[in-house]
Amino acid sequence: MPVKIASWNVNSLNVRLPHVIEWLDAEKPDILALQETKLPDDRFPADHFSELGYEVLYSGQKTYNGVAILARTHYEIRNPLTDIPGLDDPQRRILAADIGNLRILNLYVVNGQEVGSDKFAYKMHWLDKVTDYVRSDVGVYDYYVILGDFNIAPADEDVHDPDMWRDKILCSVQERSALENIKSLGFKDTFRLFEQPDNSFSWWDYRAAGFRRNLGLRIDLLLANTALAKRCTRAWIDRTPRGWDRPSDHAPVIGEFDLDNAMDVQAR
DNA sequence: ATGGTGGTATGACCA
Repeated sequence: MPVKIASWNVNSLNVRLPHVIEWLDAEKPDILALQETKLPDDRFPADHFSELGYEVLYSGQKTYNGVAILARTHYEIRNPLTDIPGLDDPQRRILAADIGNLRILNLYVVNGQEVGSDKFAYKMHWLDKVTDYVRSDVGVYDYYVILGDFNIAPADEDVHDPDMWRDKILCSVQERSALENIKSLGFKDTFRLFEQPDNSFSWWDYRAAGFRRNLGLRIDLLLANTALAKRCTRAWIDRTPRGWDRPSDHAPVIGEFDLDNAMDVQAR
């Protein structure tokens, strides 16, 4: 069996817990990274996930942000990290951990609101510090995955209307360049390792019937370092939960990896 | 159409 790794911005785990439980039961990922849990740690529903056979790690706050990692309990989660050097940030957007000889870095990248705004400057600074951290960390591990809501559409093919979105937030040259800086450290966008349908997106605005009309962006990514990318056997976006009642505005993104031996060595 | 929806919290924010 391959190892299945997924990422999903749930836009409030409080509201979306039934969706996450149903999706875990259907897809049975080995590892699931969540973003926008919007829950302080003392309200994280860890018991619900342990009942389903998942160990959890979380870094949350009230109202905004919040990230978590779920991993099947036969894997041991080690070396958790919530803050990186040079970024003194109360916003809970970063969660890293080791599973076996795999490093997982779960990111809820800053949205940025509008190119040129204060929040955009924060986004670019935040990305710069995360890139520095990855540069310092990537050589330590055999396998390294960076996944999450990047709030950046890598290229025009990831945008439903590239001309309308040209140089807008999530699509600007500066943001795409920052993503390239991360990828230049040796990472592949696993989704693009395979032939994919045109107009494949992971986020659709709640407004203007974005999902029904497939007016979306692909901003949720699963980046794998070269060694891990070589073991990637499949990558896709599961649009199903986006069609459920009261959905998140994001769909889960998933990668499958031929990692059995690498993970088994370290599994407890 | 310069809006629209949704979550949090119950005011405006954030997306």
